[in-house]
Amino acid sequence: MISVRNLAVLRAIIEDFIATNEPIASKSLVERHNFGVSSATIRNDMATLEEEGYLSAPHTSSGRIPTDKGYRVFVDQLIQAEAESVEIKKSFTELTRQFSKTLDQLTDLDERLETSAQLLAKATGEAAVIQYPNMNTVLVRSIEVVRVANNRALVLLITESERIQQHLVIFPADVSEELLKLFRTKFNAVSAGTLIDELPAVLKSVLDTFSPVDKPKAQAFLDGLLLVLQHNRQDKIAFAGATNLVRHEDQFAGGLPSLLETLDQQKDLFAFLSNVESAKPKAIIGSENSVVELANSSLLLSSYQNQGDELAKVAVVGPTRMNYSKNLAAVLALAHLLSNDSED
Amino acid sequence: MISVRNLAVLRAIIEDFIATNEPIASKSLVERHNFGVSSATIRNDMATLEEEGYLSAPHTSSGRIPTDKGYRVFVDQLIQAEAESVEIKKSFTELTRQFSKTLDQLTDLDERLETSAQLLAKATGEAAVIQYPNMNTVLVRSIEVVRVANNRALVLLITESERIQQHLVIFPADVSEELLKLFRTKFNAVSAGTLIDELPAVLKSVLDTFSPVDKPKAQAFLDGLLLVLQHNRQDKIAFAGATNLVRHEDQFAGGLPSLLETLDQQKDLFAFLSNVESAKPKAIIGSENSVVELANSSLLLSSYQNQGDELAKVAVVGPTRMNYSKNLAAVLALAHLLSNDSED
DNA sequence: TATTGGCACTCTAGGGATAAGAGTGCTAAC
DNA sequence: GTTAGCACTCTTATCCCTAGAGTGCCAATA
Repeated sequence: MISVRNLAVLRAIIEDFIATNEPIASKSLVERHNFGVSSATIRNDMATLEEEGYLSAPHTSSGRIPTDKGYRVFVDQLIQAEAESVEIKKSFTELTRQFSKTLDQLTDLDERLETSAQLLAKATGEAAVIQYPNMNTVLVRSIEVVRVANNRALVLLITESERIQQHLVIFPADVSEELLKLFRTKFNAVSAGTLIDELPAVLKSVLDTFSPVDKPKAQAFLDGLLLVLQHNRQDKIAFAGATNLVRHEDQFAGGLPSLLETLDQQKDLFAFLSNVESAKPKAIIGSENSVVELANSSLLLSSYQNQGDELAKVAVVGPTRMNYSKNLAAVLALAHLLSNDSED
Repeated sequence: MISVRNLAVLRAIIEDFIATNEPIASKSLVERHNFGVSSATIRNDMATLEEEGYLSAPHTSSGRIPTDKGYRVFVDQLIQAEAESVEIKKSFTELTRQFSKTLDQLTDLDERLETSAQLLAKATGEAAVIQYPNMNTVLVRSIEVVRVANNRALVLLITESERIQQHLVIFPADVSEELLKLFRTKFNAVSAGTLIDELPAVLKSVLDTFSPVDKPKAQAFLDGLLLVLQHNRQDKIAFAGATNLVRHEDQFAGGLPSLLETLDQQKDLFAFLSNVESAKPKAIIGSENSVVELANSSLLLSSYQNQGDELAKVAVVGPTRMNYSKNLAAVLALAHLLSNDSED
């Protein structure tokens, strides 16, 4: 049976191990923590914890290191106590302040998320992944056109969540300012207020209302809009902090290159993040991970909601022995900021 | 004195060393290449080359490896012969074909350069850096506005080189469609045809022509435009392929982390690239590099010109023993594609 | 004069062997 | 339940040794 002190010992071992990256010996434990018992007693506790699978020993006569199962109970406690923990709360507010100082100035989504990933990577000292919010269930507010040259125009799609995406359309022949206006009016008429998901079908219906002369141009216009939509559908992520992973390379037994490659495979990663259902913060520790390359890493993630868009994920990727407490605060702070668009 | 065969030997050693990453022995050289002389003769050549500083030996009784000076003459030959080399030419056309397949579909500059960096990284197996073209000396074509909400509008700046940059402006109060049109007309009147460099001064002159009621809004509009300009002035680069550097980590004696950090310091890198004056392809090998962290790496770079914009650089970063021949072809192919905007 | 075979010499990489030290597990006493 | 004490285990560092790869040089050769 696991006693209260057993858990305290486990916690202490994990903390020390995260700090030192060395197997933890019973003697050094009693030196660093006030258990009020001798190292022999601690050794007994360690034996119990090892029997239950929370600890393992690199070899018979060495200190103990946490197993994935050990981290699990540690992190569960952490997430459970998150709301009350003074330490996390303090770190959370401090990081929120710090992040918002940079983020508040950024309105462009790309820039915002890219910068967010960099901030998170810097704050945690690990790699950061941020999923772009999917806007399939968002309503279209309007379609706009800006003429760039005689045969080129920028087509913009603006959603109710005020995300703006654009594409430069090159027409097969010159188009007049008036024709562009007509495009704008006609396509806007059918699309304003519809779901992004339904937009392609709706847009196509307009095509036949144009004269044979204008139709190829309208087609080009339509293609531009469809490209914008396709672009949105692409599973995109913002990633930063690869450098940090290199710094503690030794921790990734499976080989850092394959890990980095996996992280480069944006689509897979996106799918993986999407499959994590909960909106609450969550940790995926080492072997719990279904992706083989991540078996020596942990993911710490939370969700955010960019205005009217669907839920998307913010995550930190690092070695299993990452600083969960610090990183949890950072992930929560960033998710919070990305959710509350401050300029409302 | 350096004989013709001396140079052939140097070349062979460099090629073998690039391929194997092992010190090259005289015996293995005569086995792999047809010099028509014995290994003892090659040993004499190697001794000469070492005396002249083109080779060095890790220790007395080991094979030879090229010095930076050795690479230098090798690469100089390569660049000189670039136009005639069948090998490079073939690789060049093949890569051009391959790159353009992906790039031709991309009109957005960000996307284009980001993808270019990825393509280059993949083709070379090294890291790739692409400098954003600076548009300070480009003329303004027009300023456009798109209304997004009652108090928000997207401000767009379009240059004669058809680069489009935008910023979302949030007004202190609601603005009518008419007022936005007025902004557009007035600011356009003074700025169309001026140099980007001169734009800030020119724009400010318009501000006083607005009524006290509209002035704060005009100020917000102006601030948005200035932000666009500032954004352009930012020394930005596209970077890809950090993963590749990790794969041959052992080659970076100075430590990979510090190298990656240097590459992360975008501004420094930008300044560094800008200081390289020539428009021709150029290699900077190991210790020739003024940046300490790059002392164990080589840069292979060329220039491109995005339509009317100023010259910018394309570069590959890798270990000194990178495959210069292959990588040169790739850099040239990409620079070529980025220069000839295909949709003219 | 350039090339070559031959051989001594140098240096590295790898494989025991050994010793020191860190840490546990267990037992017997409290 | 806790503890001191001690035997036992395993790692790590160091030293030593050997095999082998490769050179440098010399004397012979064309």
